[in-house]
Amino acid sequence: MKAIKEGEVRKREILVTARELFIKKGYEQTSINDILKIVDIAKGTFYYYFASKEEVLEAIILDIVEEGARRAQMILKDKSIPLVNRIMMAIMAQAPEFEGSNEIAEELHKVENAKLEQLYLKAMLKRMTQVLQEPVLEGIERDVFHMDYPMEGIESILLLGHMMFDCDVFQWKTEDFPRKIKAFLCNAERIMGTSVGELDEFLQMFGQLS
Amino acid sequence: MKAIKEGEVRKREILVTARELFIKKGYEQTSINDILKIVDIAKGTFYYYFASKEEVLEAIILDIVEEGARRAQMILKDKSIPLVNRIMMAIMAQAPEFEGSNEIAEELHKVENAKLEQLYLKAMLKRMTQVLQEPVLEGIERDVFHMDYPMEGIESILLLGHMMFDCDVFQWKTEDFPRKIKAFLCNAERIMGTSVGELDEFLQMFGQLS
DNA sequence: GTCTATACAGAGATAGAC
DNA sequence: GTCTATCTCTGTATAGAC
Repeated sequence: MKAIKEGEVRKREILVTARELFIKKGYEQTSINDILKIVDIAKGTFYYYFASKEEVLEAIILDIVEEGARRAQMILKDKSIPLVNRIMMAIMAQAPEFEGSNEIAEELHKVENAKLEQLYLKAMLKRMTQVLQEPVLEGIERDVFHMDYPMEGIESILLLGHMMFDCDVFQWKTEDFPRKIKAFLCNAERIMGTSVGELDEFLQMFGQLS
Repeated sequence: MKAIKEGEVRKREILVTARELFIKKGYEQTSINDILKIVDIAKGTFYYYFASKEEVLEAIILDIVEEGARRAQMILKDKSIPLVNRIMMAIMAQAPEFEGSNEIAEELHKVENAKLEQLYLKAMLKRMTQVLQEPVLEGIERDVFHMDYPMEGIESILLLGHMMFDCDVFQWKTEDFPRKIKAFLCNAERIMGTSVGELDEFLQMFGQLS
């Protein structure tokens, strides 16, 4: 006889197992039956908690985005770092790519997981625009940034960062990576309207790559 | 007995029918059986010509991108338009969104068609970077643009344009559209390093919207 | 409220006969 | 080149056990 667990516990179990499988095998390649075998429940149970495989995916993505937002907020709190650098660091720290668990990022990249990628991007932009609103407005007030469209600019930088590092649309080779970073920072600088070279010391973080 | 048609003809038939259905019903929502019924062939015949439903999608996307690239090249040829404007017009004309047949764009937007969207984006960036390389380098030489990373900048602008107008990641409301355009042009200007306001006359094209 | 078991429709994809 | 038969998988819908 099966153990009858409390709703939230079961739901967590399904979520954790699904996340592992999606990362290991890919979203499309993971069948609901794969999940059922590991969690050791019947199909009816799965559909009791989630309306579809995609709903599980959405829940997982919200978790990933929230984890990224927390990393970003941690960095933004540290007033010892200059504002511009703090914001760029927050944007980079937020990305699953630069996190230890870059299996997530790897999986996010694959063409098969376009749905995962797009859902992630949408949720991330929404959440991170919230997180960055305050520091960016502060920067404009302090005359560090010069932006006519602050929120649109932030969205654009987030988007570019994501596409550069978290996504393979540009199909870049690894040897182009240092140039990629520099170009991104240069464009981010221009969009934010900081004085040129403001991010130069930031570049040293990636010095070892070039 | 079924008519045995020449390979290329059959392939075209499948492609044309699939494109209509993908646009009308969506990629995921269109079953291979839907295509088979209209083209009036058996499943085996379909898989004789294409390895998967996705392969059909890829072929269709290459067609769409090529159509966009042709529109862009037409505009770039017209030397009577100032270079900066010509480039921005080419970028906009290339997008299915601004084309008459915006059923394609509408379909491209839907979350269900993330795969379609991503494949399109990848192919479009690759093709349009080629198309824009020459005019952008010309602009730098003529001191109209000031870019440290020309190709990366172009990719970034193409990407931003796509995301703003061809994609719904930003989840903007219609009343924000004029602002959206202005913000995009402002960021594009900054990335290209043109003198501020260079694109102002361009904005008048969208004057009726605001 | 939580769970199993199972049957079923319809999807994508494959094998092999003709 | 074309077909039919068949496989696996998602997702729906049950009926019923505890």
